[in-house]
Amino acid sequence: MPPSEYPLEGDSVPARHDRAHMHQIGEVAERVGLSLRTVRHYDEAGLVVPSGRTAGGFRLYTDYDIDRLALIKRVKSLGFTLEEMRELLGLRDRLVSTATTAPEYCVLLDRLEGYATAATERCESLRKQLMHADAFADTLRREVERYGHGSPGEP
Amino acid sequence: MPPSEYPLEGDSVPARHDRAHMHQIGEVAERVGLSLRTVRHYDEAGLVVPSGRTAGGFRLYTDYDIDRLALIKRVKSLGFTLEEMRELLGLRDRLVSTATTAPEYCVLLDRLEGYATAATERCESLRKQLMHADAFADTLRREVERYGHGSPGEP
DNA sequence: TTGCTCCTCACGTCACGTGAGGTGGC
DNA sequence: TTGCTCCTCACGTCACGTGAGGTGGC
Repeated sequence: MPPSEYPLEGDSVPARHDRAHMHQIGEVAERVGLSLRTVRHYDEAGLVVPSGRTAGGFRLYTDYDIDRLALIKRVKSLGFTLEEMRELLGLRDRLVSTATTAPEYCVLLDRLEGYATAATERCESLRKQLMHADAFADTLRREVERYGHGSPGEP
Repeated sequence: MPPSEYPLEGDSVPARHDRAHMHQIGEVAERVGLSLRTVRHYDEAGLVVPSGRTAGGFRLYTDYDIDRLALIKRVKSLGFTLEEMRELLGLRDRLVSTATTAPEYCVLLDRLEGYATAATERCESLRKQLMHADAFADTLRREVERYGHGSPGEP
C-alpha cells in the first residue's frame, strides 16, 4: 500500500507521520496506563506534545510520542517536576542532534550530568523508603495475625 | 528533681506530660526531618495533634507524638492520603485499647487487614518503580560517559 | 529589651481529577 | 442519524510552600 492511499491532514501532520501510524489519545492512554487528563496535561505542559492533530482537533500520537509517555510513567517516581522532565528529555534530544554546536554541546552535557547525579541520588532515597515501607507492611501483616487470634470476645 | 519543680500548664498539658519532656515544633521538625509547615499541616489534618500547648499557644509534642511523625515520614512513599494514614493509626490505637468492645474489634481488624493488603501491594508497585528508576539512572550515567568522549568539537 | 521561635491567616503551586457543554468521525 | 470518542474551559483537590503581620519566652 503506497502512502498516497493515506491522505495527510495538511500542515498539522508532518511528513512521515502517516495517519495510519498515529494514535488517538484514548488508545495511547490505555496502552501506556495513564489517564486521559494526565496525557492532556503533559501536552499542556509541553512535556509530550502530540506530533499531529486531525482537522477536527483530535490529538494524534506517533509511536515515538508513546515511548516518551511510557518512559515518563516509568520514571515518575523519581519525583522530578514536569518542567525538569521536559528539560531532561530535551537535553537528550539535542545531544543526539547533528545541529548542535560544540560549545552548546558542553553545556548540555553538563546539565545532563546534573540530572544523572540527581537521578542516582533519588534512586538511593527511594531504596531507603522502600525498605521502611516493606518493614511497615510486614508489621501490619503481623498485627493482623496477632490480633486475629485472642480478640476480646473469642473463646 | 521532683515533678513539682516543673509547673504544669493547666488543662492544656495532660498529666504525665511534664513540660520538661515535651518539645517545641522547631526541635521536632528538625529531629524528624519534616518542614515546620508539614508538621503544622499534620496537626490541622488531625494526623498528629500535639499533646499539649503552652499558655501562649506554642505546640508541645511528646516523644510518642514524635514517633508518630517519624513513622509517617518513613511510610509516606506508600502514597496513602493523610486521611487514610489518620484512620490507619487510629485503628491501631483502638485495637490495643482495653476500651474496645468485641463487635467493634472485628470491624477494626477487618479494616486493618485492608490496609495491610494495600500496603503490601503498594510495596510491590514501589519495587517495580524502583527497578525502572534504577535502569533509567544507569542509562543516564552511560549517556554522560558516551557523550563525554567524542563531542563534536573535541580532537 | 533584644533575638529567636513560634503563631495564625491566606494566597500560591504542582499535578492532576471532575464535571459541563459542545463537537468530530467511522 | 446514532454512538462513541474526543475537545476546551474551568473549578476542585491534595499536600504542602511562602510570605505577611503579629506575639511568646528564655
